[in-house]
Amino acid sequence: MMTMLLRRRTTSYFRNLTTETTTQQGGCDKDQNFTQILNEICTITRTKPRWEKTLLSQYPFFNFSNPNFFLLYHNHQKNSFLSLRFLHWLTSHCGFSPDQSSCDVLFDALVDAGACKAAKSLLDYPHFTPKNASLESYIRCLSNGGMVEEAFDVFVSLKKVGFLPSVSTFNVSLLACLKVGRTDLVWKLYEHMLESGVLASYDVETVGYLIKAFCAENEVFDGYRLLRQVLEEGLCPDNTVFNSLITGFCKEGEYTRVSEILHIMISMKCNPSIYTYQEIINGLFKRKNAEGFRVFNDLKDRGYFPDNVMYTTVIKGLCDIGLFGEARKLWFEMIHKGLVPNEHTYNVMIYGYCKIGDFVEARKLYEEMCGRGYAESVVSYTTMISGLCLHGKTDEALSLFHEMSRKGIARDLISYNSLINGLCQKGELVKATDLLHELLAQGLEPSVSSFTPLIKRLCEVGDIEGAKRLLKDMHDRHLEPIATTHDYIIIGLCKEGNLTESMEWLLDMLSWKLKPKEQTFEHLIDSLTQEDRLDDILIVLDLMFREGYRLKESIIHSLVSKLSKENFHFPNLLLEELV
DNA sequence: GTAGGGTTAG
Repeated sequence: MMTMLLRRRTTSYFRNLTTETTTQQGGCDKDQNFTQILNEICTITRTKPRWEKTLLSQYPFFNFSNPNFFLLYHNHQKNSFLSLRFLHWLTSHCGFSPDQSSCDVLFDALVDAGACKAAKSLLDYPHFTPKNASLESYIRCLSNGGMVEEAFDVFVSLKKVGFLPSVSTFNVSLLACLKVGRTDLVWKLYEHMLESGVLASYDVETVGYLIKAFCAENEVFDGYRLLRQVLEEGLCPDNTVFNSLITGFCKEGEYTRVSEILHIMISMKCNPSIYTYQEIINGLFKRKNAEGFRVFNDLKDRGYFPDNVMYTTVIKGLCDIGLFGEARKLWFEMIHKGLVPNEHTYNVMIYGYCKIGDFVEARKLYEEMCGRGYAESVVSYTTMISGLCLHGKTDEALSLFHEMSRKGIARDLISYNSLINGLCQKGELVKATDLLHELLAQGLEPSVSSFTPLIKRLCEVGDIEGAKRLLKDMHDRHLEPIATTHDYIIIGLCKEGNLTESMEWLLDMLSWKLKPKEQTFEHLIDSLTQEDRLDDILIVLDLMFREGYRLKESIIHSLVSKLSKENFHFPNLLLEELV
């Protein structure tokens, strides 16, 4: 019954549209004929990839440009993307100009489908002015699609016509701006909110986004101040807002603030999640002390059940700070609690065993891991390779490296870099250089760490020219050497007796705002002393003091005896330093 | 959304 009614409704539209077609077709029933054509056109546009070429030739007398026909097509097709494509075709081939209602319907359908770019293309139609409510939905659509700049522009144009979107629409956009890192737009939008008067009082969601924007801009304390303000109003932001503040304060090493926030959370019954603690423990372990371990134990005492991820993080942290025994205890503890180690957990534990040089146990764990069905990977291999290198076992590391290619495990940049580093430390420069070439031949893009150990070693063995060649190679690849790489070159030049160039390099380094190591100054002063280059010594000493270094007593002695032998007049600056 | 391999120098 319903379908009958619908059909009747639809066919009544057709009556006006099909005169041309039906006169061509003679005695056919008009309505049926039109429905048939509509169906056929819909099918063709739905199924034929290049329907644009066939439509006009197949229906030469059909009146495509009637706006009602487009609406019928859209309703029948129920596919806003196809309708848009059809609309573009009608416009360019049939001189069709869509009316307001067609555009309205299609625009809303596209926005509902989340197709912000498609919806945007409709705005180019000259006579189309979307309804304000449609534009508000469009803002949400743009925001969800990450097109925050466009969304902002729509806010601005709505403001011009005096239409005020809801707080919730503003919030959707604020979140979107945060996600794409546009805190500048967060502030602009907020200003807009304030001016418009949309905020009758505090909106806790809005405030949460502002706090996150502060954190993203490393203005954590401002975020914290805002938090306190909103708490005084009796409102409490969600967990993620607290987490952002905690992450921010961890980054700044402000652990008293971190613990303040934790207390606030607990007092507001906004219980810190496992993620919150993860942030804290991670942050604490980066300080290379046992503070993170203490927080972890404290948590367990308070009845928290750490998950696999947290155990893995803490085990890794403990290995890093040299508390391997504690790491091992945790490994057994987690297994005892029924948590099954996964490849991440295995890997940190293997890393720990490698670090202390227990390769027998490392191997055992490795095999256990494989036995449990975890695939051997470039990560697990690299862990073992760098572990072996750490203990000078470069031959074994190399054989593992070859084993990888036999097993078809692709070697990546990090695996090459680990081995290059290990070989350089062992003094195996030729093999290390070969690896660099192999890395390049594989089509991998080298990183700073691919070059650093090689340059260091070349300087140590006195091949400054070779080191400079690699530096140039880095430069050509737009790779910025770390500061110490320059230290090696300067010391290398000293050892070569090339003191003038060494000093020049030192001056360059300072002009690049890089801090040379104390040792570098000492080497240079020592070499200059031996060559009796007193004026240069004074220059270098001055630079050294400016960097905040002081002279070691042994160097003072040799300097003083040298300078007095030369009957040298001590400048005040130097005297002050020496006394 | 969270966790695993290389990167200074000691």
